Amino acid sequence: MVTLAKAQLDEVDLEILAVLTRDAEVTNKALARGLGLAESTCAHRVRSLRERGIIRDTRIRVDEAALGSPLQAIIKVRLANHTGPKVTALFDALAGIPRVLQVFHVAGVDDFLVHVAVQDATALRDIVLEHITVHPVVRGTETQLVFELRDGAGLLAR
Amino acid sequence: MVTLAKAQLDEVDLEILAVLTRDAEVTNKALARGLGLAESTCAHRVRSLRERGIIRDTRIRVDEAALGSPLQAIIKVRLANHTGPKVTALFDALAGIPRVLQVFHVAGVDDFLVHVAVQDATALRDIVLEHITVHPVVRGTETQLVFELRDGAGLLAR
DNA sequence: ATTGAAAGTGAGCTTTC
DNA sequence: GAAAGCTCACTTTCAAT
Repeated sequence: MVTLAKAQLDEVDLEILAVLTRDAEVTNKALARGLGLAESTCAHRVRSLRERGIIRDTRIRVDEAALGSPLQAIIKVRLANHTGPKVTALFDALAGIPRVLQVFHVAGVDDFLVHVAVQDATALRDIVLEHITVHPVVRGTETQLVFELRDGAGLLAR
Repeated sequence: MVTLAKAQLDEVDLEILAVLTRDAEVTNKALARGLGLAESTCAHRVRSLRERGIIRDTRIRVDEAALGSPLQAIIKVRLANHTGPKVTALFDALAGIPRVLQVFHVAGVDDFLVHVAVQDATALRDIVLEHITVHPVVRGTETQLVFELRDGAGLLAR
């Protein structure tokens, strides 16, 4: 990841990002019209944003519940010791567990926050017992059920 | 959101979702070829997945650092009391704060986990003090810096 | 740097097997 | 569910302001 170039974004760029962050399927034509730009100009700006790495990629978001995993949780993971290589190896292992959506490596009381979506409580327990606490470096875990998850206003809120 | 229809997904659907979850920009043609399907069949499948709500939407992912917010954190929020309406109102308020990426409403020691991306430590402090602890229902917060955030294997790992 | 116009490509639709 | 052909619209490229 060589994305050290200073942002250098103007108002138009920010507006483009704001739209695409909510819906990446808008056509270039519609995007241009919405922002009062020529289509060629708009397409050029978007391509530039991609080339500069401001836009990293675009992905679909799936309905976890419809996919059979209606139960979400955050599993806090605390380590016994914090020797570098072992921590990195655990990070990799956690991110590779099926049904894991995100893994936060954090500084503080906990070391990792593992966000999972599972079928039921049994599957949740299996992940904790079979995939997490099995690692010797893991001192303990604490699981919090997720009632609801919302998107925030984000970086582009005016 | 009326997405109660049982999933009813076969192997092909899952493979389509797996690809689009990593890169939603693949053309229908390339997707079809990659999975050994006719283009018409592939297009039909994808449309069906959208109509059924399995695919919720598609979004770009931006480089937060390039956008001037290189510092991420998780702010744990604990409440004094848990009366329904106030909790919901706070949820709305948290999700509406600029620079907030996600808000988890969880069951457990904490009530909310607020994921933010900010410019520096000062901006982080300002969010906590000016936007979170100002609410009377908030009993306390605890902030954890995010060293690194990784995508997990997800729901479609075989 | 933005614009307008022309050319290449993919998506969406219908029919057919 | 798969294949073929058709139309339309979009992206891209280029020359010009």
